[in-house]
Parts: sequence; C-alpha cells; structure tokens
Amino acid sequence: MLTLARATGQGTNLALVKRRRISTETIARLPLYLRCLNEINAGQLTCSSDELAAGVGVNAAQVRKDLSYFSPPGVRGVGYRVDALRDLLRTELGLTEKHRVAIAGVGNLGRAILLYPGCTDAGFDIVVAFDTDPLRIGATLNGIVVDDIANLERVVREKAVTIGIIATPAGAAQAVADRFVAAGVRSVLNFAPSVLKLRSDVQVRRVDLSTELQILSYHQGQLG
Amino acid sequence: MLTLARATGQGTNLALVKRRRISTETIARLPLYLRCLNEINAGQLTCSSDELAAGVGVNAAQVRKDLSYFSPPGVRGVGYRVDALRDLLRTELGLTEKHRVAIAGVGNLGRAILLYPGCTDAGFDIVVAFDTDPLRIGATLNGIVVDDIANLERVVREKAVTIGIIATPAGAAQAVADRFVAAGVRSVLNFAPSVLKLRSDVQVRRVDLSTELQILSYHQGQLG
DNA sequence: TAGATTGTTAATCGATTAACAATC
DNA sequence: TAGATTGTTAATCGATTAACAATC
Repeated sequence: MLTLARATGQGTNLALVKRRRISTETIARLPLYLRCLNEINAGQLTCSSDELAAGVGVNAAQVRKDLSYFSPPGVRGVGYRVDALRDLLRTELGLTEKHRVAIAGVGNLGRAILLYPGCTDAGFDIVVAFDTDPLRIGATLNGIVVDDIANLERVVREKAVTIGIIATPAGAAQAVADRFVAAGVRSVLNFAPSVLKLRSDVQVRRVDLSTELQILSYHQGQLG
Repeated sequence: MLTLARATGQGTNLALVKRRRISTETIARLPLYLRCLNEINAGQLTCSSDELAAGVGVNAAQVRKDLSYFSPPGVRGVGYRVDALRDLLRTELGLTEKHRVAIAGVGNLGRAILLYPGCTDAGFDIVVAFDTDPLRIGATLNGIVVDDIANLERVVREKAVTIGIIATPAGAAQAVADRFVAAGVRSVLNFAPSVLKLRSDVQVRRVDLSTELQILSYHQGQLG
C-alpha cells in the first residue's frame, strides 16, 4: 500500500494504475472544497474550478490540480458536477466510514470539543472520554460517561477507537499519546501545547491556540 | 515598512540593513522554539540547533536558518545562549507587548477559549466577549462581562482591541470578521468552520476542528 | 462554430536540506 | 590543537501557478 505503483503500459494492471502519494497540503484542502460544495444551492448542478477557488481562497489551477488526483467528474467547458464531486470527496476523505474517537482530558477545552457539533456531524463518533480527576470520572457529558484514564488501553481496544484526541495539559500529552499508540490508535489530534514525538506511521495534527496567538502577535508588530 | 531594504555597502545605512520578508512557516516555528527553550533546565546555559530541532521535530539546518533571520546569540562550537535566545524570540514575536483580545461568541468553544490559561499567560488580555444571545449577554466569564455584539464596533475601538477571535457559528463568521476589521482589528483568529475573505493587510489564522478530523479520516483510509 | 472550462505539462517560485567554511 | 557547532551558500526538493491543448 505504501509503494508507488505506475501504469505498466500493458493495460492489464488496472488495480495498480492509481497509487501516488498525495501531499498533505492537497489533502487539507479537500475538506474545504467539500464544505464549499455543501454550501452550493441545490439547483446548481455544476460548478467551476474558479468558483471553488474563490470559496476556498486559492488559485483555480490549484483546485484543478488537487482534484485531478481523484479522477473528478469534471467536463471541459462545463465544470464539475456538484453532486458527484461531493460524493467523490466524501469517499476519498473516508467520510463514508464511521470513525470511533476517544478524547483524553475533559477540562474546559475537552468538554467544548465533546460538545462540538462538527464532530458528531460528519461521522465522527466520540465513544469515550478519559480524565485523571476523580471529580470528573463518572460524570456524563453529551451522553458519554467519563472513564478513568487508567483504563485507556483496555477501553480503546474494546471500543476499537481509531482517532485519539488529546486535550490534556501539556505535561501529560506525550505519555497519553504513547498510550493511545500502544493501544492501536494511528491518528492523533493534539490540542495540548506540545510537539508529540510518535512513530512515523502515526498521523498527528496539532491545534495550538497559544502558538496561533503568538503568530498573530508577530504580525501585529509588522503593521505600519 | 513593507519594502525590501538592502545593505548599501556604504556602512552608514544601518537602520535599513535588516528588512526582509520572513515566511509564515518560519514565524510559525518561533513559538515552538520558544516553548522548547522554556522547558530547558535553568542550569543549562546554552543549547544547540540539534537540541532545538529534536524538541520541535524539524531539521537542525532549519533551526539555524530560521534563527539566522534575527541575529541570534549563537556561538560557533558552543551553541545558542538560552536566556538571550529566549529574550530575542519573545521580542521578535512581540510578546513584550500586551495584546488586547476580543472574542465573538461564547458558546462552548468560546467559553473554553476564554478560560484557556495559554491566552492570558503570555500577554494576551481578553478584554471583551460578545454574543447575540440575550441569555448570555450580561453574564460574567473569567471576569469578563459578555457584551451585546451590537456594540462590537464601539467597544472594540474603546478598548483598543488588536486581535479578534471568532468563535461564532459558521454562518455569522464572515460578518463578524468584517465588523472587526471595520473597527480597526488587523489580526483575526477564526475558530468557525469557514474561510474568511478579508483585506490582504489583515492577518487571518484558521483553527478548524472538523477539517482536522477529516484530514485524519483520510489518513485512516490509507493505512495498511 | 464560438465560448467556456477542464486536465495536464512545463515554468516558476519558494522552502528545506546538505555541505562546509568560519570560528569558538 | 582537535572537536564542536554556528552561519550561510548552494543544491535539492516539492508545491504553486501559468499556459494551453483537449473538448464539451
């Protein structure tokens, strides 16, 4: 699955024809294209790369290039069929599958994530929440009973969790991440202000409020 | 301030010697280097680019290149002086100034941000919160009285807000952003799931939970 | 057919990394 | 001096964009 397969030119090797590594930049734009498509009026059957580009804030050539990796339902002179492209992106993004999500840490941020509609919306099921605080363990949040983090490995395995969200203090983040990975999780979303070191086959995304503020702070200093 | 100045070779034009545009990628790593430095034991006086690279998960050459834009306190054969480099990064990031922050939307996410210690920690003062909901207006959160968003322009001006955080539903985000900008805000942190279109002199950072989950979903599909 | 717009190649641009002289 | 490590140049790599043939 990780190898780069190319057309053999013999025409028989169809299953192998399409396997190239697509950049994270491209992948990160797909949800934005999808969102843009979802905002299009039901009566509009096609949309152009120009329209998608405007909606997402990128170049139209970028849109066509990004979509070209996925044999998109584009018609020259016409545009992309909205429905078909939406379905394609959903499929490619794996949104036709349910994802079972665990969240570690139910402080203010963890609770906000747990209650965030965007999660449950698109096929992401938060199936368990963990904390260390005896005052929080056993509480019910959004239908989830907060479990003792001591049970992490067992529960993550039992519930077949595929995505782990880390909303612990920075000091605990690495250890919790390691435990997620040991329990089989291969996708981690890290809200703690720390850079996680994990195996290269584990996908980590970082969402870091204080870093974002500091970047804005830099640009404040560059104004006028 | 936006022009590219170069050394004249005459030696007199010192004020203009150092002005180049530094990439957002580089700027975005500075807070990580700073955090890494803050975690270093007080007894350790210097640190190498290797050590910073390991802490931040990048190449050591990258670290040296990034820091080289700021005349860092590095000594060949020795490393960077920890204290001096920390001070330098704080200064360059503008963290020696106070930033006055407004937040629009005090739903679950807005409240979590308001209560997030990382904000207040590093010189970011949340000075006002806005909402449309009469049930929320007037409530006190973390010492801030929630104001009616109808007053946004006036209050943002009065309190000299420099950074606006958007934690509204997606449908309101663009309008609120436009109002922030009209009131003089030039840095916006957008937590709503939408791509804002703003003047090019306004710096926008997007933090988008559902997009992040979808990116992880894609990579789940690529696993073995 | 003329006009529109994709798909794709090639050019450009910019970021990362390797390499190494400078120098502590 | 020998060893270490920065600062910086040049090489590499990869992403974005322009251009245009294909084609509806």
